[in-house]
This record gives sequence, structure tokens and C-alpha cells, in this order.
Amino acid sequence: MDEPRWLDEHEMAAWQGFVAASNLINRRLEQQLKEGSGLSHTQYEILVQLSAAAGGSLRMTDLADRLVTSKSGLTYQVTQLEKAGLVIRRSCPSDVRGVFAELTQDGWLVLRAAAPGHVATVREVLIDVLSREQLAVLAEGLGEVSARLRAAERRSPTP
Amino acid sequence: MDEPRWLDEHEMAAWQGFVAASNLINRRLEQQLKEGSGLSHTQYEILVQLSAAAGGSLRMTDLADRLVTSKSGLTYQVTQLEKAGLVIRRSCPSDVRGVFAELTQDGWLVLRAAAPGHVATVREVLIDVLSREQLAVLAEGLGEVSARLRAAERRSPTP
DNA sequence: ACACCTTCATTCGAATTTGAACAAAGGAGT
DNA sequence: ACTCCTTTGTTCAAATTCGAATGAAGGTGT
Repeated sequence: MDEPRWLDEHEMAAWQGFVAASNLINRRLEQQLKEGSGLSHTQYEILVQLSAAAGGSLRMTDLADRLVTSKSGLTYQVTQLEKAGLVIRRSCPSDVRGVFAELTQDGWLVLRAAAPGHVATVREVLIDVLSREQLAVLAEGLGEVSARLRAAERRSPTP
Repeated sequence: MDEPRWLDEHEMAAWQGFVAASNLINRRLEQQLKEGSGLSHTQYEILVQLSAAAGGSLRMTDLADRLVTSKSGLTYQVTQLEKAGLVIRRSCPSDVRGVFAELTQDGWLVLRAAAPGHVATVREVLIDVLSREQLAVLAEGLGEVSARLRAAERRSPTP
């Protein structure tokens, strides 16, 4: 770290574009979901992950891994969703410590109702702005970035 | 919104890659900055924006626009930085309501000390993972995405 | 000068996020 | 069986975030 390699003009543009887009997209998504269905982006993502899982349920730890949140943050949000009746907790038969979060009927309905508006916004802010080729590069590049970061986290966990 | 255009496989990969990378990078950056210099990513970005501005100072509103935060969030963080002695507030001579946040000498020093570690991490998680061509596409595409979102916000402000 | 609308930054309360500490249980090695 | 280390999910206090409301001042049009 004696003589750091600073970012050149192009690298800086890529980095700033990424950070700005990330923040702006998040803000827009948050706003759309809130006014469209009363959900936060985090809550929406929880419902999505559960809906994609077998039986509409996942262990708390699995869920926390797929989203990128702390365990305590997930506990909080699942409690909120449980109060709202969109999710219930079930204890795991094979492991007394384990807890499943499971989508309720209302959870499915709310997700179904929220999805079209959300997808439309995702198109509006990102997908429909970019060409097919740009999307391919994005998927490829950021997929690799994510994979490496996940691997790095497994090598040095944050408990 | 009657018959929403869902995302196909490739679009989904791009979107999920973007969201995952965004969250994972943020988490890593937050961790590195905290342990490397005791700053949060938000605080670091405030210092960067001030250092890039003429006289090392910016109006609160300008600052809030360049970062992507609410005004009240900025007020809070500037207060924290002021307590830490890295920033001071100055009132604007031409507009009594205006407040400048200005980098102090300590602010410059802390930023200088924090920058190398931060840049190294940015390289590690994003820049050095991608090829020159991928970076170019990223800069171009996400620059456009950001520009559109900023323009949209100006058309319908969030006060 | 006046009324009216906008802009600036802060304050306030509520919601959320985080990390550390915790208790309970699993699993491996002896 | 027993010790040791890990994993699981929650709780707690503290830090951070946001939005709405506020007060004060700028700017405009008449």
C-alpha cells in the first residue's frame, strides 16, 4: 500500500457510474414499492426468495445468505412480515434450533400483486435503458464479481 | 400493467447480478473503511466530494445532490463529522439560510490516509476483476442509467 | 410594500440496520 | 459419555436512516 495504483479516468468513470446507479436505482425502487404495495425492497426480496424456494419456505440462515443482510436484520424483517400475515415461522423437524420462514397464502397474493409494478420499474430504470449486448456484459461481469465476493466471505466469515 | 413483460433469462441474470454485486460490494467497502479508518462509506464519500470541490467546501444541498441521501441524513452525518473535527460548518455570506460544509486540515489528513486502502479495495472487488472492455461498457451503460434517473428526479422532486 | 410560493437546513419521532452478546443445540474427536 | 468448537436464531443497545413538519429567508409578481 506504499504506492497505491490510483484509478485512471476510465476506471473512475466505471466506479462512479456503478455507485451512482446503485444508489439511485435503490432509491427509486424503494419509493415505487412503498407506494405501490407498502413493502420495502428488503421485504419484497424476502418474499421473492421464499416464492422461488421449494415449498415456499427457507431456513433463516439460507435466507440471510441469499439476501445480503445480517442475521439480526432478517429476524427483524421476518417478524414484521409475520405481523403483516405474509409469512409464518415453522420449526424445523430435523434440527430443533432451525426455523423456517414460509410464505402464507396472503404472502403469495401480495407478491403476485406487487410483482408487475416492480418489474416495470426494473425495466424502466435499468433493463430497457441498456442494449442486449450491454446487458450480457453486465450479467457476465457482475456475476463474476458477486461470485468472488461470496467466495471471499466464505473464506473469512463475519460472525 | 395488464400484461407485464417479465424478464427473460438474460435480463434476469443481469438484474440479479447487479443487485447482488451492489449489496456485496457495499458490505465489503463498509467493513474495510470501518476497520481501516473508522469511517462509514457515507462519511468517506462526503469527504471525497468536499475534497473535489473548490475550496474544499460545498453547500449542504449541493452535497446532498452529489451523494444520494436525504437532506436530514446529510445533516446528521455532517454533525458527526464535525464532532470528529473533520469538517466545519460556515454560514454563506450571500444567503443567510445557506450553510457550507468545509473540510478541515484534519479532514484532509484523514481522507489522505484512508484513500489508499479504499482504492485498493475498489480494485479488488470490481476494477481488477473486469477487463478493460467490460469496464468501458459498465461506465457507458451505468452512466446513462444514472443520468436518466437524475433527470427523472429533477422532473418530480422528492421534498 | 404586499402576498405568495419556493428554497434552505434543521429538528423530531418512527422505522430500520448493525454488531456483540447470548442461550441452546449439533457434531466431531477421544 | 465428555469436552470442545461450531452453528442457529434471537435479543439488546446504539447508530443510522427516512419523511413530515418547522422556521426562517429568498424571490416573484402585482
